[in-house]
Amino acid sequence: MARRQPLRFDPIDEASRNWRKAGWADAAPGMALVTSVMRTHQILLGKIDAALGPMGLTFARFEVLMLLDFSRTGRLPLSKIGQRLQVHPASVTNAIDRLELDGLVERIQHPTDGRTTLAALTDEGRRHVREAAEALNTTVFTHVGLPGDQIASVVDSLTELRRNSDDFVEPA
Amino acid sequence: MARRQPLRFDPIDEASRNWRKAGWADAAPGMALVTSVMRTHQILLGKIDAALGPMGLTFARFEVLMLLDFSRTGRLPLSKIGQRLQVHPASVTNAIDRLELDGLVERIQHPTDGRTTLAALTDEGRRHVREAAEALNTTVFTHVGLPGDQIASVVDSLTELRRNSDDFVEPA
DNA sequence: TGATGTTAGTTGGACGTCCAACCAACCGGA
DNA sequence: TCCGGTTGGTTGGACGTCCAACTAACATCA
Repeated sequence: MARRQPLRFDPIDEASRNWRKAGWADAAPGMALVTSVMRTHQILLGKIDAALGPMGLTFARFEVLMLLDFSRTGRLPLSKIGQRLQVHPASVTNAIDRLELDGLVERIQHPTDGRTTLAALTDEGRRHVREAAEALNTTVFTHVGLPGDQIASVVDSLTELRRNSDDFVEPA
Repeated sequence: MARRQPLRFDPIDEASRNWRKAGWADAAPGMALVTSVMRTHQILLGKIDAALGPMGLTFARFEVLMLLDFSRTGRLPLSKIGQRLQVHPASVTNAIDRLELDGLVERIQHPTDGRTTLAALTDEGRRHVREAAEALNTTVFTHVGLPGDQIASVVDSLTELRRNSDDFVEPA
């Protein structure tokens, strides 16, 4: 069924040339950065979902499970999950709905605050997420397609970009 | 209505520590890279769609219009669009449907090949995309939140990552 | 010429994201 | 004490992505 074949040139490089040709040379680097991030996101997400798909997970749900697994008690308020993963409350509701349907997580009433709902990892969920993490580590994270020093450099730069975008603030 | 407030720490840095603590030190850098790209994608897409929203566009549709605008004749087969933007044929159909509804693009029969459909930029579409490009250039691309040298470095690294992921191949 | 295979595009469904609107519960000041 | 403002979560709608299935139309080869 004809795997989508690669281009014979770099589309982002081509776009940069077009941008300069249009007289937007000063915006070209930013455009290239944005487009690179978009495309890389797409590639990585594809690999990840391919790795998680067979075990019925997606990256979004994996992140939720991982967060719960790393938490002290294995349960967190939905609002906390949204803050940590930086996603909209509606996205959390959606993810928890599906995880709950699969029996990987349970919704529990908060003991004192009647507004908040806790998501609690089930035993099944804990087993599942560990397995998924191993799969991702071996099939994706350890071969990202970049030498270690470049990985560190990119992460550092993107961290600065995120900080400059008010993604987080240093702890004073 | 309480803009979502930033975290007081870097969640990716925290995730890296957790990864190492779990005994996955060798996968931690890759995990950090992937997560950084995901989050940066989300931030940038948010800024872009905020800039384009007022003029009724999204980044996906903007890219289609831009590609047509840069093309020699202002018209391209849908399949070509999908290849260039590296998206699924169904995504192209979707984008063209909406652009056509807004009168920015028209579907035209290919003169010789009865299978292919051409997307043709309308005058309105050409005006619109130029305006959108100016908006993006000034509000997003020229202030990406990173100094120029770092932008170039990140783009270079991501280009290599894409090449290593068969995103494109050098022209021999 | 006719069977077979490939390519182009559409459709429907599954998921993800976001926003706006809405309800319930908590909280703080008059 | 009670009223108004905040916070937590859900719901419905708009969009984007992908995949699988399906129809046309072109191409190839016996």
